[in-house]
Amino acid sequence: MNKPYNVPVSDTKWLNESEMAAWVAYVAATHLLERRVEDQLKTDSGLTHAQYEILAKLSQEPGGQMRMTELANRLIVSKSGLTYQIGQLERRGLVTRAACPSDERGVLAVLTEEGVRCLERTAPGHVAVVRAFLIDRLTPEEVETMRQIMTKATAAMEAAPAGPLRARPPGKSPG
Amino acid sequence: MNKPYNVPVSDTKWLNESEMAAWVAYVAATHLLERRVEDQLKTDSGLTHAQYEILAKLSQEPGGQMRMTELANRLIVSKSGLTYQIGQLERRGLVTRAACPSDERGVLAVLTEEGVRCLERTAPGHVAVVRAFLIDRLTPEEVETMRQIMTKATAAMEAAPAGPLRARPPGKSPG
DNA sequence: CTCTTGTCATTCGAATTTGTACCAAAACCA
DNA sequence: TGGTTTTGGTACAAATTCGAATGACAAGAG
Repeated sequence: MNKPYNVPVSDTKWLNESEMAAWVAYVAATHLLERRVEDQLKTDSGLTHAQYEILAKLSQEPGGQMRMTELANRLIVSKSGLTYQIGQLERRGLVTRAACPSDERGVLAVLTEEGVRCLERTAPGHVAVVRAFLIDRLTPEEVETMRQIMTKATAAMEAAPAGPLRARPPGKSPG
Repeated sequence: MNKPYNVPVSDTKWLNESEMAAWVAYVAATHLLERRVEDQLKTDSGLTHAQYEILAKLSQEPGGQMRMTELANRLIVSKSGLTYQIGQLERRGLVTRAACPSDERGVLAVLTEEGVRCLERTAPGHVAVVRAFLIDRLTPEEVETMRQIMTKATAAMEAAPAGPLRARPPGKSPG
């Protein structure tokens, strides 16, 4: 099937007005919110957002512990990055490293008592920021839609192989 | 008015299930998406997302130019961070610095011809990623809701003073 | 006009992140 | 069992980010 003469060379499907507005606002909001969260945590407890997320994730696990690689994957952070941050948290006594019983190579990051207290002390202020600038601005329906949107996006990315991106869904190549 | 005995000491309003799910999914999606975007841009054109955003913002301005501070504010990046990135882009010939006519101190970041071409070459792949993992997963209604959500959040944060955050809206202090 | 204060951009140092290289240990396989 | 391939975590170098300090210029008060 030949292409008619009057189709553009590039078949890029650009964003329409609504889509572009949504994307731009999303990027802006994300940067602003990250900054607010970072500020609050820093001044309120000396933690970075990355560190807070580590403590939070660990606190949800039975025994407050998790393998390094598993933790890195859940936080969507590089392994070396996690090694660094666990080191920082260990220095502050909020986390300890323990040997993994089932795997000689493995290392468990373990939340300490102090870590638990720090988290409990910090969480209210953190939640307050998330509420003040995001959640409390939305109707319950909007919150629910946001959950759906972000869940779908997350699922899409976790499904697709992370390497070189396949920009277009399976179909005949242009030519 | 005395507090009844059976209210908790901390009056933190925690996130309910839907709110928590929305927030967690948002954080995860944001990290994953940032990673995808970064990968695509890097392998596709050697740009970082930060650099792409600079080029994109400049391209929307008449003359493809903007003052440094103004640009930093719009991108929600520190001035020193922008100085660094403009340096990188200048090194690659995608941007030039020019003196500001109206203010001796001012510096204009100006998009070059090469910068325009680079942007035009890179944009399709970038849009493809945004579509593949976010926009195309959503109904038009969801896109619109996302726009509203993110616009409201952005407005809230741009309105509130950036310094030490006032965690709770005006009201009596706990005591 | 002069002084004081505020703004613009850069430089510098500190902190953080990522990818690659590496070693130890596990998993696999003939 | 002996050898090969993966996997888990860390060490290291490179890149990027921010905040504070700096120097030049602008703006306002007197």
